[in-house]
Amino acid sequence: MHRFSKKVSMTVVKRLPKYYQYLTDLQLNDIEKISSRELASLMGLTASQIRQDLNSFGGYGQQGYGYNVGELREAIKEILGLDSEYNCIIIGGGNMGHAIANYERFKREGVILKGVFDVDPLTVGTVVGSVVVKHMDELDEFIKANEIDIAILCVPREVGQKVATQVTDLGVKGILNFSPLDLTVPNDVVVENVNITDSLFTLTYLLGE
Amino acid sequence: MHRFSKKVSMTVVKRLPKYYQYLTDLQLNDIEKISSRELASLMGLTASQIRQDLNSFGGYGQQGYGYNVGELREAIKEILGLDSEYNCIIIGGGNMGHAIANYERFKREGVILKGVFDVDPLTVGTVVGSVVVKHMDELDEFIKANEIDIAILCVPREVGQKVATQVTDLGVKGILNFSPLDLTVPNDVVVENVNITDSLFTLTYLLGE
DNA sequence: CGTAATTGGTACATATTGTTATAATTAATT
DNA sequence: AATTAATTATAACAATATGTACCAATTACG
Repeated sequence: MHRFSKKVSMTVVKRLPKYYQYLTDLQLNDIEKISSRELASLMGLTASQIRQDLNSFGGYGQQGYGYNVGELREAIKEILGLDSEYNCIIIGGGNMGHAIANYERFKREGVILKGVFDVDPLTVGTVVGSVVVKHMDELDEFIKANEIDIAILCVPREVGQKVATQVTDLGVKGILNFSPLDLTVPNDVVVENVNITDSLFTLTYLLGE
Repeated sequence: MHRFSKKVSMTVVKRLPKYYQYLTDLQLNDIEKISSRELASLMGLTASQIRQDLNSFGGYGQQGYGYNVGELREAIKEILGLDSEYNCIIIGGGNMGHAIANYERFKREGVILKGVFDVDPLTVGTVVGSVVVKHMDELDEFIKANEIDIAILCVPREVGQKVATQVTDLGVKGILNFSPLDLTVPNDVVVENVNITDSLFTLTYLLGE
């Protein structure tokens, strides 16, 4: 759990995964140190903003030197909660569920796929990612038995809210929501939406500008 | 092309697809009129903000009456550019490409899937969505011949920039980017990113708060 | 030890959002 | 037809949030 003196705004939080990505790349290229100015040029931000962003979590840089890539990456990894492991399930074994299940990156960062669920008899029993798809009837039992932290929703709009309510009732505290609707969940549950339709429409808007 | 007196901020633009979604739902439920107060309660915004948002594009409401759902929906549809049609291609016929290709919503809103491309010999020739997957070797010819407006990138990180450059060189002006990297494109090209890894990391961050 | 580089933090500027108030307009009621 | 209630459009303002500029303090390094 975080204990930062300053409260951090959502816009800053949304930049953290980007920092993490760039720092990971730098480390892979054996770059040991980087200045805010260099990182800014790389990421298309201002050096000032980067220093401000990073400093809201703590003084990871060294004056006159810059930032140690490895240390900063580890720090951000921890801030993002990626030093812990998470058990996750995918609900909806269609193409989108399939796609997510095969994201190697998830496992590499400690998000472990424990199960995939669907209602379609043709899908149940097939292998998706590393697991065999189970029927939704088994969901309640499974979540209780496996301490699931995150549910990834890839279900049709019509059943999205129902499924969200079901999993949060069972104690799931995080939802990555690919279903194109706004979910209503308890206060202690966090939802991150990936709304592909909205993204497409934003694109068509921008095309007309 | 838009001709609005006021310039509209990106935060407002990002809300437009939401308005469109809610208005579409209202219309499906045969609701003919709605006040800013009612819509605000539905969407979790303030009435004032809704009036301000909508008014930045024109006076679609009627004093003493509210907004006509059908008219407002049509207006937003046009603002979003969804009164035109767009030819699109998907690059990368893996699970993600598959998932997008089967989104019925895209076609319904005038975004027509013209082709799917991949390099994998096992994927080329299979049917994805409504089309047969072609080899990337045919991409250049195809884009020229079919006036492609939008390219949907579902390729691995390593080749994302290369493909983006290729399609923009051929005149594609919009990219919906599912590949987890930041693309560099010409000024007149618009990119909308859907970064699933970033979304997951935002979720793990929020879980630790 | 001196110089150049660089952060941390503060102050400032800009953008966004929310609130309040009011005139204009419409619908509903009597 | 007149009155009342509802509601938007618009402006002004306040409160936040976000981004930028600056500079003292610190460090690296020759």
